[in-house]
Amino acid sequence: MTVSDYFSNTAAPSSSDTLNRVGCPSREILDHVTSRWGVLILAALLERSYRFSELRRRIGGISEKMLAETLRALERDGFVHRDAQPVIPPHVDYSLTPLGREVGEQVWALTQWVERQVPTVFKARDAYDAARAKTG
Amino acid sequence: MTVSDYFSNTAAPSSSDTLNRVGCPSREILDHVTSRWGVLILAALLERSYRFSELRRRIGGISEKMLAETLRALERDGFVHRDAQPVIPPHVDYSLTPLGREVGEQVWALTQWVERQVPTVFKARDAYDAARAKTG
DNA sequence: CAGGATCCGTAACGATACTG
DNA sequence: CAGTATCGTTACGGATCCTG
Repeated sequence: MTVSDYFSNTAAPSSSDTLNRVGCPSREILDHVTSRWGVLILAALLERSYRFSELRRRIGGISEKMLAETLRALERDGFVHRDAQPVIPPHVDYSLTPLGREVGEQVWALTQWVERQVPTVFKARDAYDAARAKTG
Repeated sequence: MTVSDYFSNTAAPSSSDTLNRVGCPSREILDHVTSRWGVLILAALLERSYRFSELRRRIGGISEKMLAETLRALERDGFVHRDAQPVIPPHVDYSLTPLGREVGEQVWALTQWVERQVPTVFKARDAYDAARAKTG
């Protein structure tokens, strides 16, 4: 499937032949899994299942709000399974669904690829900045 | 390489063993290529090279500012090649570097995967919403 | 413990006007 | 044509307080 095929078959609010499909559902889903916290949550849950506060500590720096919101979005999309045991105090386990494991691994692969290219990217940035300093 | 290995070897401003490496360079690079406009620009340039305004029309709905900013970020990272011919009126071609083609294809693969799962995700959402309507 | 509700600041984004 | 500069808005994210 080509890029052109891909983007021409779905209704676009703006124009008919545009890459930018506003409000496109796949774009929204992609945002959930590639968002700042989405990536980290998927990565953590790729290790094992976690409880809410446990996950919060594991990730570090994430607010309760964002953890809850991102988890809910991922759960609603079918990537995360929420297992709430009706005990007091509450005990809730979060884990990846098979579908979630699939995306998680792909996002994770991309993350690793990017990480491997960091030195290369830095060299490119140095070259870019140097060229800019000269010509200005 | 495991998730744990991956996130434990870089300096983290907050804590030492956290998934969240604030200001992490790979995270910034990942943002550039998975951002709303980054994804679309990479997709377009996967087809062929484009001139600035041409690219703007091809993507649709992107402002000049965002196109310029995103292109500059991708160029600086070494993913996009900018060929400015010194003529009047200016003629500038944007294309992918080999490195850019690599990320582009990966991001594109992820986008396609997500697109294929849209029906599945929608079913999951329906189930989620239905369960919420009852208990919620 | 697991979250929901609320308030608030910032930074990202869009629209517009202008320039080489 | 290919941008840069500026400004106004908005939506995202963080901090805090509260509840079952």
